[in-house]
Amino acid sequence: MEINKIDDSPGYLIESLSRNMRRFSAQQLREHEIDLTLEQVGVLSILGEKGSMFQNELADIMSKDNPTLTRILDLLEKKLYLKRELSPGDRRKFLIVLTKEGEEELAQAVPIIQQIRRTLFGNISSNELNQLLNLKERIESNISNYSKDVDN
Amino acid sequence: MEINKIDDSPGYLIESLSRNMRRFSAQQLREHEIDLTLEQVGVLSILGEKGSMFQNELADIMSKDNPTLTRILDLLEKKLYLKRELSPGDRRKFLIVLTKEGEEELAQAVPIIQQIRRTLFGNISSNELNQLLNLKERIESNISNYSKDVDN
DNA sequence: AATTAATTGTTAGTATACTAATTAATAGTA
DNA sequence: TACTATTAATTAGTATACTAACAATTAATT
Repeated sequence: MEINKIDDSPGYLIESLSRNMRRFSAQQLREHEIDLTLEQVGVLSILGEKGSMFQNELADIMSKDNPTLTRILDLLEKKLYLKRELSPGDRRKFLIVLTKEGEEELAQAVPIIQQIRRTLFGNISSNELNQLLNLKERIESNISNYSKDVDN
Repeated sequence: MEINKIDDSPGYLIESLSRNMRRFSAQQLREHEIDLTLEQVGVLSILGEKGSMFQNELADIMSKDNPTLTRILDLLEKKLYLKRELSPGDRRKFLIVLTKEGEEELAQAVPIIQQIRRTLFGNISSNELNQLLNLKERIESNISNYSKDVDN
């Protein structure tokens, strides 16, 4: 197959890997009747560690922008898996609280997520994963250095 | 910063790297007044190599599903950067043809794309990129082997 | 030849990701 | 205090990615 000069780039490679993993993971969740998207699992599992968290902290940890997180939380709140509680100290903020129902749904999702991860990465060595992490950090510092250099 | 067990995974790592690169690339295109998304650049540049191509071939090369590609092509056709022509041999198919305007827009985008790629990957060795490609192929074969094993 | 399969592409609906604009509340400053 | 700036979150609008359902055409089978 002929390779295109523009599109055979590391960017497309990473993007398409990311999409393929997403598609597989979403299929697995669906086949196991977990009615959650990957992002929703992400939110619930982070909440599962701490029980509750401010919305802006959540956005930080997941590196989601505010509108995106707002909508993910809307859906999870509608499913009754979490509640937004006004923070008394700062009334701009919301405390996001995992409900009992959310905890139960999370408990069902966790083994599926672990199975997905074993399938995808079970034969990838921790050395390789460290190299991947290193690559990510270098690319991301290329981005931030560039932005600094042009005084943006 | 505390690390969450579920979300500090290779999947999230790759996904967030992919998103960060996308965001940077989209910003660069915008700052250089290129009125194209990354996907639109991808379509135009593939067409630029060959001049025209069947829609299903395009979907294959870009690994986009049909609805997604349909909508990307809709937008590019509305901008007059390409045309859909009925294939006389098989009337289910469309031949996607780059227009003169599309060629001109592509010519403006190419140097920006090359600059973006240099910024992101200029200091990444080809050895590292090969390792990344290898990692991608192994993860993707983990996916297809799994699907085979469960007779899906 | 007639029926069934598969292929190609579209439409509709939902979720995520982003920008831009807005609201509300808090912080900082003249 | 009053004015300005910043922060937190939402809303609106657009693009991509996916599923499901569909229409049209072609291929395969009986």
